[in-house]
Amino acid sequence: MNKRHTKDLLYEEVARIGKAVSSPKRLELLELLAQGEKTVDALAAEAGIDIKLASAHLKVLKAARLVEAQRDGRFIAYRLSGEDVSALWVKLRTVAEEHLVELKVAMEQIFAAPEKLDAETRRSLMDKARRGDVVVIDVRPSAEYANGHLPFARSMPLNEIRQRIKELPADKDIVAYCRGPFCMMSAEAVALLKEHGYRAQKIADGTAEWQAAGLPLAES
Amino acid sequence: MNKRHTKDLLYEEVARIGKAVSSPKRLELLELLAQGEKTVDALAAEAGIDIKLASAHLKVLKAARLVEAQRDGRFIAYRLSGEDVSALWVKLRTVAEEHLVELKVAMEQIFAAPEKLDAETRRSLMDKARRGDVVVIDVRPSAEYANGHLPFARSMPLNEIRQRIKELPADKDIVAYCRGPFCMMSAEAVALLKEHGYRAQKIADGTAEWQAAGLPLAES
DNA sequence: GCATTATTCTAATAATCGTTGGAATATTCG
DNA sequence: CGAATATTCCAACGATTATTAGAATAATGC
Repeated sequence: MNKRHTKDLLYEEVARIGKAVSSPKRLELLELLAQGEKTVDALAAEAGIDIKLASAHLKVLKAARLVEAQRDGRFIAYRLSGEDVSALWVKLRTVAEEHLVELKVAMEQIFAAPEKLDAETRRSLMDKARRGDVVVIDVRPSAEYANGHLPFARSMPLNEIRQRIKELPADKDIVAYCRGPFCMMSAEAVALLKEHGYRAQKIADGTAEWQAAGLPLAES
Repeated sequence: MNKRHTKDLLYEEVARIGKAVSSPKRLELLELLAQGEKTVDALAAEAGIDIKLASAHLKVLKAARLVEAQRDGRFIAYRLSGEDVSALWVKLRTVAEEHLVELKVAMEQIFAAPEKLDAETRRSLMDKARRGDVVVIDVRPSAEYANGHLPFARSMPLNEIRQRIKELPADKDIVAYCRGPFCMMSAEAVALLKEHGYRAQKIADGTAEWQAAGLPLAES
């Protein structure tokens, strides 16, 4: 019946989510999981941390119900427990980009040109891709592409580009994307393509950003 | 040039926002500030904590650039540093409501009927309010109403309802709202109105939820 | 059933955080 | 200028948290 006490309980529950997203490593894990289901092993490797530590962080995320685990034979696969979780990650990152000058500066130094998209740009990119005026390539590992990708995008994983570069039309603009604004794969892909004489550019969006903007993904 | 290191920096910056929202008290302060500018003093009183503690928490929020402070004579007023901050609060709370069973249960116990609104319901409520079929009342303190409120809503602060109850039409449905789903003022208002024979109900939305749903607020 | 591999659990340490009390600062009012 | 008020700074305590190492669990393949 104590009003103060019940209120405290409510905010404490929400703070469980806040605590879960208060660690850089956990945020990185969330972003990786936004690309699709992954094993502890794969997550630890990609995040550059010990498996034990990854497991501990995943446990925290699981306690906050942001991720779910499922045993699949010898491995345990983790996945986000809903689309809203990846939307939360996008929101957090967007607020950080908007308000933290340090982050803005860091990103400008790393990625020469910021390639933020607005609703209009996203739509027109899709139109051009549909008509075949540009070729949109998804440079993430193919399993992530299979889990969901931008409409009209074709899979061209970063580590296969060198071998498969001939598959790309030399007379069209190429637009590369990867896991999101923090991911460096699309920038590397663009550099590689330009070296070979292609007209290429990257966009900051990954599938999570695309979806958070209310646009549909394609599967298979 | 070390890829791992630069990535760590980026996630660390976002985690600054995460850390800022990892404390229940800070979340409560954010929700209060979403209702408009307030002094340390007022914030501490409403959140039920010591002024010193409130000041310390505000300092953390300020370091994360989620709030701004401005001296106004003898007082220092704090406010959110952008609309996206209150949208972040709404998103965090929404994810918590969606995934944390404990929170769902707690809210069902406190607020008998959940009054979640969808886009359709919000629109139709506005239509009815515009036509005068229902009377929407904002039961927050009048300063918060002045800072922004639902369109067609009139101000009727909880602690003035008893005196001013005659101002309300007895033959129309009354819809009360307050600061959001965690706020108990609208529930109290409804109880009071029903006691006096009015047909009244509450909605969970506050201005932050309304705005986060992409709908406009009214000012003055 | 035994060795192997993937993952989690336990324990321990150092670092960080929330909270409180007391002193210090800044502004207004007389 | 001096008193009063609002707010912050500083120091200190106990409570969490991140991280690492080592032991334990669970499923697989021979």
